[in-house]
Amino acid sequence: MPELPEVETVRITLLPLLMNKKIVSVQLLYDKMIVNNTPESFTSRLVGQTFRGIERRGKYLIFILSNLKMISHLRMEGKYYLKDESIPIEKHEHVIFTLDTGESLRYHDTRKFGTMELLEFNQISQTGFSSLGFEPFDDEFSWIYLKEKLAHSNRPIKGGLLDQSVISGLGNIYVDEVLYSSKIHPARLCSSIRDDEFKKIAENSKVILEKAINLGGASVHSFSYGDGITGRFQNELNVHTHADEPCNECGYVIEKMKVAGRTTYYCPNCQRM
DNA sequence: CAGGTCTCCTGCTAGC
DNA sequence: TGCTAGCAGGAGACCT
Repeated sequence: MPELPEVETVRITLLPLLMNKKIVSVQLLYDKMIVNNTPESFTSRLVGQTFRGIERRGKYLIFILSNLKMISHLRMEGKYYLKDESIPIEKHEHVIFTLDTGESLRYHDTRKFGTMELLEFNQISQTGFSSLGFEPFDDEFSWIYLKEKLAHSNRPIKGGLLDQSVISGLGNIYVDEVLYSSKIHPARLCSSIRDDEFKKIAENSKVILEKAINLGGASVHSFSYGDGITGRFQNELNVHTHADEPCNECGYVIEKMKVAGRTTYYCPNCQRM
């Protein structure tokens, strides 16, 4: 499942491949992934647009076009490939952007959970994109910001950190790793988190995401990159997917439990209630 | 408002 | 071997 580091890796990879290339036609093969627009309008407005940049906010990719922007969320398994337009369309390719170079940008998504939203430059998104909290790299982000957002919440801290309107970019993998590094049990209520613990969460979020970006993100479970790109951060994971293995810190066996509706990995010794 | 639960979708796995 | 039930999961809809 692509989280901030994986989406950033996609952005960096795709940018030089698409810059200044023009969309000459669009084939939409799965209508339900388009948000806040009809399929006909979505495809027709894109024709003639040129890629001028790609930005990222949290886990969202933002394709900057001539006079539109396209907000793309990969959810669990979304991938982009650049292929020669003559190559036959594969089973899970749902959107085909044919370019003026004879290539085509293909959006591939096995589970069809991804979304795309086309917006004017000054238009507000109808999705969670418009209510994203700061990401750990923002100047405005700090442990005090986190405390203000969470200290009065009775959710488990795991759920609080997964909430993109609180902190954007963390998903199931990285929340587990941040809480492990911060020595905080994932089921602890947000309201019980102390100042020194908020400090650790804020610091570790930044450090872990930075390290993951430098390693090209993590290729975990079903998510992998297209075009031969492989993330290496999965080798650095301490708890996520490591159930029944010894903790790197203390040797206790890593456990798995459901917290906030998500499969959660933690060390019962390092991360006490 | 806050928090919980269901839904979307498909491939994979456990169990018979 | 072949079948099915169950599971995974980000974000939005819906409910309490």
